[in-house]
Amino acid sequence: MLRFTREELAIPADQLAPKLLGAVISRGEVSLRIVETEAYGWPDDTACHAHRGETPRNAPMFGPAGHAYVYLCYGIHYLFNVSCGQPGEGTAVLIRACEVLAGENVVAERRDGRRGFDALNGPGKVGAALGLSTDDSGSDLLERRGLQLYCGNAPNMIVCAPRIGIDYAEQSDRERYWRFAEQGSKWVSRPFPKVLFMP
DNA sequence: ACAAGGATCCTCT
DNA sequence: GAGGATCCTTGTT
Repeated sequence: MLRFTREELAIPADQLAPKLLGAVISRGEVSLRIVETEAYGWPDDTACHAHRGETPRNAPMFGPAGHAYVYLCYGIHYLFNVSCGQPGEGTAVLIRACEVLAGENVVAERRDGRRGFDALNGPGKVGAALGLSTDDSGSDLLERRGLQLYCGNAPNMIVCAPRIGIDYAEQSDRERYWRFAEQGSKWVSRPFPKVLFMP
């Protein structure tokens, strides 16, 4: 399978997020096709964990593109991001939902026996299916071991909507249409309003 | 050393 | 549709 180059990923999050739809994240036997993403931008996005500056937790977002930023959410869920932009820019794309390409039995074990449409339709579920922890934060997704990112077949039509769960952000940031998915996908974390994204 | 809060998920109604 | 689980990270004292 084809891989991304570092340069292809070193672009603003709102440009990379739709491009990652259809891409493949894999680790061990498990391969997942990305079907829903959100952009977290730099420098003026108050929804982004990096907007107050670099900390040990969010450091992977400030490094070179193509690294994992994994953090613990609500004390329970590990959420997976792909770092992007140029070094020094704290920005990343959150992977919100996937469909299973390979390793369904492993995924089902990690997801309490769940298979099919409700196995991976949420960012915490994706982290669980990949068996992620904060130890994986900072790992290079372009290396040929561990977590790996591959190119995939892009969707025909893309829908976009406001991001989920960012009530703490300023209204202008809450209104950004930075959540992306393949139009009509049944694998998304929540329904999309009927707004088309024009590439 | 402490308090606050969170890019969610699941269960129940 | 609502609420609880659960614990780390962060900023402040």
